[in-house]
Amino acid sequence: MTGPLHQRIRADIEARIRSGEWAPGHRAPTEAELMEAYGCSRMTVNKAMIALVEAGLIVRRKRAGSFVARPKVHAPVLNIPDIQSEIVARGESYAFRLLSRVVRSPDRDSPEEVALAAGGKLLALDGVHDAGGRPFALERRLVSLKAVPEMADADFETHPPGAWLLEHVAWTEAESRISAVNAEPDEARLLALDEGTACLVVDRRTWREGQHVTRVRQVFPGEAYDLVARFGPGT
Amino acid sequence: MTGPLHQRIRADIEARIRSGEWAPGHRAPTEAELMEAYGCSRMTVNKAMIALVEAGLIVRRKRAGSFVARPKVHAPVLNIPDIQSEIVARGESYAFRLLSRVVRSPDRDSPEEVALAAGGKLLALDGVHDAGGRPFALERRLVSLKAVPEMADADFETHPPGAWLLEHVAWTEAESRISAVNAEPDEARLLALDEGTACLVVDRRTWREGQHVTRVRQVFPGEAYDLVARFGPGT
DNA sequence: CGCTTCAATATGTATAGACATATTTGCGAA
DNA sequence: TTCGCAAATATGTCTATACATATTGAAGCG
Repeated sequence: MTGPLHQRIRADIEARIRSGEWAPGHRAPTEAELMEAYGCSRMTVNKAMIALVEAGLIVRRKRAGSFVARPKVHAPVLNIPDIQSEIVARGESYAFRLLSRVVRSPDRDSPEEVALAAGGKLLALDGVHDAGGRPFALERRLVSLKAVPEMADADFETHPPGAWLLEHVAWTEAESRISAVNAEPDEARLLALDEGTACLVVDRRTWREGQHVTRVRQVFPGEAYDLVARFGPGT
Repeated sequence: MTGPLHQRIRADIEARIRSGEWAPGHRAPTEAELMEAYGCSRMTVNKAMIALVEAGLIVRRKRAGSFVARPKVHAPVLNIPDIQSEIVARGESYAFRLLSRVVRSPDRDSPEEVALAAGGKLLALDGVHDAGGRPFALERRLVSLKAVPEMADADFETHPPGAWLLEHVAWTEAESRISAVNAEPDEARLLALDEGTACLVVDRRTWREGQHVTRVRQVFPGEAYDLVARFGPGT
């Protein structure tokens, strides 16, 4: 292992934990002992230990010492790329077809819509993402014009609103719900599927600085699309 | 904002980025400027900047400076708790029913199984997770006895193999594929669903130190289960 | 015997200085 | 003008030291 010393120390300890040599609960050497072992200063071993804490491999308690953490249930990082990049990365042609575009007031019976609108109007966009000339995903989106007034003037005939938002509203927070549904008749028609075919649904709400920006429901044909989540070493 | 100075610096800069005051590509102050601004040492501002780099908010280039990063497409953290904890956390009763348990050689026609077995035998476990007395998930699992020989002697009549593995094989890496399928006749029967009902499928492969440990396919009724993924500030 | 107090310990935070390294910029020579 | 080299710059790493803080364990007291 080359590179900075703090990385080497980190890697050494991580290897011992991942191999099982140090089981969960095992007490790791103190910073003083590691200083001795590696012949370096305390700040250096501290940097390595802090990194291990952030990686969730170590928990530290003052006076008591540093211990191998009890592994958490998998909390993998899920890759939800935007659909356009995903398709282009596969080498297929991409197109977006806008089905409808409406500016309207929120439905008073829907607390969800009222909260999203935040006193303003909503932009409702429905469209289809095509991959290689075939429908790939159905998208139904609501945007708060209060949060993103510039969006009222943008053209989404052929450009997906997701990409526009990514470009113009940076650093958002989001919550996604993933579920499975049987395709409704109209959904099936738009996706060129049989009615009832299992579809993967991603329902995502996005905020910026606490303000609700957009809510989108994307429907994918179940067999055409896999979400992949990885959890492991690397980083 | 109280607490350590490096956290305060980090929070100040993060706020400017998240608010959009500093757009992607904007050049952040140099460490020297921040030292001046906060009246502290360089190590302290460095710690704050490093944290921002790890959070993906800042990219740094020597000689050039520190810049607000171009936001990545959402890479949310997906919570895939183990099923037992999930059900217990909801306040429902939990039970595991083993359907079958077989020790066998890998299918030579399946490169996947051959790789998992790594020259040894496979333990095949099928079972149902019940929540509140009703079937909640179907599980079909293969375990490499080469990787986990102790598992041959464990009792899974009523204890789920996932929990056993979590306890006995710490610090694994995993890859999960999430998709949607229409329930097969036998799956529908075991889950008490109509044939063809949309189900969420989590297909997970797990390694330890590069060695393949287990592969599991879990089938959830589409409407009974939502995976929730969050991405945002907090950490 | 049980409770409180106090000191020892290991981590948490911060400083000031030093040298290394990558990259840009500008100057000077071909 | 262009190529190449050197200086300036900002980050990357590391040291040695200092004091703060939480927790544990043991001593001391009722």
